[in-house]
Amino acid sequence: MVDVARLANVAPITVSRALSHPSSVAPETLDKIHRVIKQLGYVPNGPAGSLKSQKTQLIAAVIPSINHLFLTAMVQGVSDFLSPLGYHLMLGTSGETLEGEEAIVRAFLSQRPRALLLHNTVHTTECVNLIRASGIPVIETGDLCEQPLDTAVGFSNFDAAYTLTRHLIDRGYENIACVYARSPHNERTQTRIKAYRAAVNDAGLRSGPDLEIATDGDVASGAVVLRDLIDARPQVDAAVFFGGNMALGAHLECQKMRVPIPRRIAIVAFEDTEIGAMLAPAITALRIPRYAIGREAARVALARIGGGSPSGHVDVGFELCIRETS
Amino acid sequence: MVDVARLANVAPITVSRALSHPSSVAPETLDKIHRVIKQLGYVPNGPAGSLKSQKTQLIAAVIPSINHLFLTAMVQGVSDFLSPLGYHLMLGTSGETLEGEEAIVRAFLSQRPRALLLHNTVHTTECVNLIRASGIPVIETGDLCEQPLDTAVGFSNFDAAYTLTRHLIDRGYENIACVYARSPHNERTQTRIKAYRAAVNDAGLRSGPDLEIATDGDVASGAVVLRDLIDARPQVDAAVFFGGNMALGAHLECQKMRVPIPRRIAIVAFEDTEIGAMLAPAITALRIPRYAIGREAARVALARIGGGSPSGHVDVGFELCIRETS
DNA sequence: GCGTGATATGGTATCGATACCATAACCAGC
DNA sequence: GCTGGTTATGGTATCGATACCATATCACGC
Repeated sequence: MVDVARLANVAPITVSRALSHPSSVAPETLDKIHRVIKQLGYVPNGPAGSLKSQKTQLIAAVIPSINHLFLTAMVQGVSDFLSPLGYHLMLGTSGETLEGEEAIVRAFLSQRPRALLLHNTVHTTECVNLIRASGIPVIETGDLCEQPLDTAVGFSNFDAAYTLTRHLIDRGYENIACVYARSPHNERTQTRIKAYRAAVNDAGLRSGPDLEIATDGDVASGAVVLRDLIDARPQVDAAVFFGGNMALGAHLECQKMRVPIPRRIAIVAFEDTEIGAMLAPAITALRIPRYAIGREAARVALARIGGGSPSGHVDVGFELCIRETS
Repeated sequence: MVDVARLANVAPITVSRALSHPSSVAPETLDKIHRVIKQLGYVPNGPAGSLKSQKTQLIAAVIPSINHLFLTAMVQGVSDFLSPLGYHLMLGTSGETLEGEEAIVRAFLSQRPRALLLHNTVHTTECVNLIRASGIPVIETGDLCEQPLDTAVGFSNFDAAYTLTRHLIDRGYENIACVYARSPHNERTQTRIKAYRAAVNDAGLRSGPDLEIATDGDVASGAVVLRDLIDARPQVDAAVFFGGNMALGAHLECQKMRVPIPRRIAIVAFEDTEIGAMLAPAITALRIPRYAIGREAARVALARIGGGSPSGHVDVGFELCIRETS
């Protein structure tokens, strides 16, 4: 930067201003500086600036896994919102464990991000302490929990799962199973199961452990589960899948076994997928504005950085797409 | 850090060493320092350390889009490899344009990442200059190109597309169309199309613009294209889809139209998908070790940081999964 | 007993940008 | 013509950690 300043016949501070607060520099000076910058191929040293100003351009996001459609759509929303504003996304995964989250949060905080995005609402106390002590805004996107650390952005998993189950009840199904991906630390899944139970019990229908099936979250598992339901639990006439891939697997298995949907068994999915909507019969599913969650989370984060106060909840809602499998 | 040093009765530099080079500090001193760190809740200031040492813990990755199975699997591989070693992933998207790439690369370089991962092998000259001037290793993952800037990790798009097309030829298909996602700046797609043409021409079969169909990359487009092929180009007896989702859409449309696969038309996909493998008939597809590409890219990047020399090419290969649609 | 080398620790300068305060230049208005 | 306010620019100290070199301590061998 001193080289740029020398060649442009200005003080280093003016170069700094030209890059950070261009409006406070005279147009012709600005022009001259930019020419020299281009000529020298000067690239500012972020860490140096961050040290003095105590401000980085980093936004940290911790998600359970990168390899999931829901999460990547959300991250895309975050990225699209941040980039044009000069912020950079630092992305890490917790592996869906609280310890993993704490480790990555600790590591990230040492980079002094301006805000933290967590796709999770349950944290170790140590993790909460770290975050609190850092003083940066935290946006939680997993669920609209009761007591967000700062601000929660997303939808209510309880309401969504309740709505989905209630839809089956309204259609007259009476033996409704729920299928979820095994994942001990996933509070969101637990919330969905609770909502399923509440809906079933509120309607006076039977719930029970034999109707709650844990499996892996992939397509193949969905197929296995469905076959098992048909073979071993013939009274089940509908199933709620808390995962789009499992529902797809179940659907394909039905076709293979020539089990008519929804006559023999109804299928609904928590996550809408492009394929699910195109299959015959098309899968009834919840459409969740995943991209919008990311975008809003980023928007709220920047608002908080800019001095706004915590918003509590930002509910992006969800939509039940009733199709042909229910 | 000075507070920690004071409370532990050591000099700041010793605290620094305790965190960065623990082996050079006496065990009991280390212990004492760690206790004080925990007690104070001290979190190191990354930017400050980076300024003096001229070394960050950041690895920058630029991908066309976050919302794509291939890319996210790769990024997961990168992340899984980097995190345990104390490096952080800075992720950005180019939007599949060269200008977008240049912009994000410029922004990222100012953060002084230790290495740069680009899922692309064609760059603006300005972008190349920036990278060269930065002096950091660059790993290109899009394609095993002729002249990588530094090191290329991945597979040969040409060989893969040639193999896929050749497979159809070997099976006796004679009017082979190719379907690709419209994306003007995507060199990888162009390479695949060239390979398709080469395979077709090498076999003495006809190629031509009417057999090369540009569309969007999603499931719905695949369906539209297939319907169009059946209706308007009845002589076409096989189609290569350069995208897994398009192949899925085509497959579903065939079922809907009761077009027998592969008797009336064969379908092969460049990308293998879990669904495609489970459909009946199961889709013949290329299996590409996406996760391994990310992991290897990260491995090579760190090796280069550690002083290793450019490896030129790291070929992770691909595998043709012959199933029932060809 | 004393030199030698290994190990552990400290003092000081410094990385490159920016905050803070100062100053210079200029213009409007009475 | 001078004051007061606005705009543009500069000097200096400083952010928090680490590199470099120096020094202290100790074990060991002859």
